[in-house]
Amino acid sequence: MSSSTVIVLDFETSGHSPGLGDRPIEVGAVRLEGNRIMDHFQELMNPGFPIGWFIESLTGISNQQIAQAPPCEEVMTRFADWIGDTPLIAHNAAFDRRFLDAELALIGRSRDNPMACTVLMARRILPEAPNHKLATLVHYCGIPTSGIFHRALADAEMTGRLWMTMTELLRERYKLDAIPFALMQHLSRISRTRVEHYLEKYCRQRQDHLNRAG
DNA sequence: TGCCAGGCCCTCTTTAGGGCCTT
Repeated sequence: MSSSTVIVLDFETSGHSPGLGDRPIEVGAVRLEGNRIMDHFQELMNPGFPIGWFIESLTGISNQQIAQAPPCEEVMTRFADWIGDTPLIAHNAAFDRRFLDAELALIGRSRDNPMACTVLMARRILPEAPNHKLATLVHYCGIPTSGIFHRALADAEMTGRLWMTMTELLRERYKLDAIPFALMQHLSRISRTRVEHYLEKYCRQRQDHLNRAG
């Protein structure tokens, strides 16, 4: 597996808050290596209670489908094995991180994977976009879609393509040979007003390093 | 038909309030 490998994940859930008892009903994820999707993961799961009409309507996932799905614990065990310690990405990662960590705790596991957020990145790299919802950004960037939204694998794949689009934009804008995950993660942590200055400094240091190596 | 939560981020800010984003 290459050092540029990342996993982009998305949960469909019964609501907004694991703290109020909400749980995942589907997880979808794609494994990116460089600028290619190399693998994927998608499973429905049974949270142990019926979901509300709004979630059924939003996702198209029915209570009948959920009732036939394996329990969250079983799916999350497979998912934890699948992601390993690969760096993770999600759209509004704070949301998916809460559910991931809550479900991992329930199966006696924990997460060390670093995690980056495409909402935070898009606010910095695409500040001129009409808004930073996933569907808007995908349309704004001209990313082709299946037309499916609010299903875990489809949203994870769109988020992955958005991530690749933004890294490619930065790579071309700053004439870099690569955009490491750690750089994107750092950019999402600093103030928006400092992003351009930081990238210019990063480019100068990178060029100095190459000059010394050459 | 989302109003539930939580983190980020802006501003008419920092002794705060409110919009955005996720389901």
